[in-house]
Amino acid sequence: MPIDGFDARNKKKIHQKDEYMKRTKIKQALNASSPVDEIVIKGWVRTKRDNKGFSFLELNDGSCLMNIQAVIDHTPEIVAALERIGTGAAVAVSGELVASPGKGQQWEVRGKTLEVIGEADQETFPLQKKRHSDEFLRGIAHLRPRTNKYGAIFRIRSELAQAVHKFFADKDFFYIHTPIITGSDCEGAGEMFRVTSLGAGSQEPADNDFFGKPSALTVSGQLSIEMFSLSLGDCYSFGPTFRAENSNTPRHVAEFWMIEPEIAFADLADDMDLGEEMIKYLITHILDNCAEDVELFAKFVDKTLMPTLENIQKEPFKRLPYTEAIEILKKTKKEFEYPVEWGMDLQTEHERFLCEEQFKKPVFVYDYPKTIKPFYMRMNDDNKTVAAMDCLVPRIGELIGGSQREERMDVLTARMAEMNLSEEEYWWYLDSRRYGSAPHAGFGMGFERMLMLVTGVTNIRDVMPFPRTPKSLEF
RNA sequence: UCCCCAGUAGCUCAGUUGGCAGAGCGGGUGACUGUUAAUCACUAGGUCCGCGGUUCAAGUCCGUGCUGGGGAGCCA
Repeated sequence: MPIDGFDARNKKKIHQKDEYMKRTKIKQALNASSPVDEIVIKGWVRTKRDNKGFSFLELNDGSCLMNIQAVIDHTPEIVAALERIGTGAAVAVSGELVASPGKGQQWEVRGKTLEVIGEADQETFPLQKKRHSDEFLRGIAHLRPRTNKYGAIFRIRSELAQAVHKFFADKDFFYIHTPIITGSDCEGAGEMFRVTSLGAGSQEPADNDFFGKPSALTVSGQLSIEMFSLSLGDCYSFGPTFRAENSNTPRHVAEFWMIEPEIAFADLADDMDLGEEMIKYLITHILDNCAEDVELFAKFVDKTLMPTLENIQKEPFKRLPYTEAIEILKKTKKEFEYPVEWGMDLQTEHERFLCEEQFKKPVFVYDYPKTIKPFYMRMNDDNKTVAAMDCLVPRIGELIGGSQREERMDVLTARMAEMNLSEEEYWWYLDSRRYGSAPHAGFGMGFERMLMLVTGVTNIRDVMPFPRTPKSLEF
């Protein structure tokens, strides 16, 4: 049977090859070095311009930002097809690729045949040949990737994800798939979405639920990745993360992707080195590999994008102990809504002042008071601060949050006791400190926030295919 | 969750002191032999977010709900 199945597939493939010419992606066609006698382009019509005797079609297939122009002479068949075609229709054009006599493009397709693959009713198709507001496009998230801007965002998003893996692979990190469903009730990074297989409104105890205990969607893979860092060495996880916080800001969503490296035999300085190197690498990679798409954002979305990115690329990041940050904030003439004093968490206005006005570049603030940080961060010798760090970036705010982890069993359990956490719940986490414990550190980077930084897009909902936010789950 | 702002044609928005619902773009029809968000002419298109109230009269004023945006908190 498996042999038959293989043969059947193989035959079908050959059959298809005989019958249809394979389509050429527009990106490839536009990069041609010489004319092509026979070419098939399949894509969506961006605009149709009719003249007496012939028409222009601009086609986009998503492979790149640019459209390809097809010129088609009118025949009765072509006119019949053209009448069914408007902005948004899916079509196939076959013909030859020739140097364009018109201005504005190097190549164009001189079309011989035109096939309507899918019509788009002009009365109801919502995308028009003009600029739409981001707010409007959020309401048609299923169609917005057909626009220039959103096509560019999602091509860059794909490339950025690949770059993350390449960065770590080149450094011999291992990619670990940490679980999405978790039983740790107290990962401590925010409100969690409950997972259950019991019926809606069920009063049954968690003992009767699928896992026999309460379960939820992960808010962080950190505790899991630590176990692998203390086994395979340098590791990272990169996957979806869920927060049930009722946050309504342009920087928060309920479902997002987080990159969480964890490095073994490493301290907080190593952790900051890694974060800085990674941010610089990702920016360089996108500038090198998505130049055309990035240019769109530099032109139309954020005029300061290129200088901002170049500045991040070449300037060493500022590293600032929390205590010094407080002194700077106290000394400055600028007035803040929230009064500044040692022991408080930095407010958005303080973070923005530090990276946008004081230093004008990314800033690592580190060694925060222990009272505002979770139990697993390593206690410093002053017994007042922990080895935590946040990387603050102009316009985005917190792009990275991380720490050196507390590897000393006695200090860790003392901290847990202080914070009323049960050792039993964390038995497996504590085992890593009980057996062969070693210094290690890591951080979480918001993938979408990185994407916002690279594109200049100011709302996180616009860099996600289908964003999940409070009261919004249409798509 | 709190504070502020907005909701009028498919889209972007104007609408004066409460007095007949408007523009540009898009759509449709026609013209044009190389266009570039083509151009030109003509044309259709409205639950003024929902509910309640004030008033002779409400898109406009008041109350309330919903949705969206900005800011804050939480954080990535």
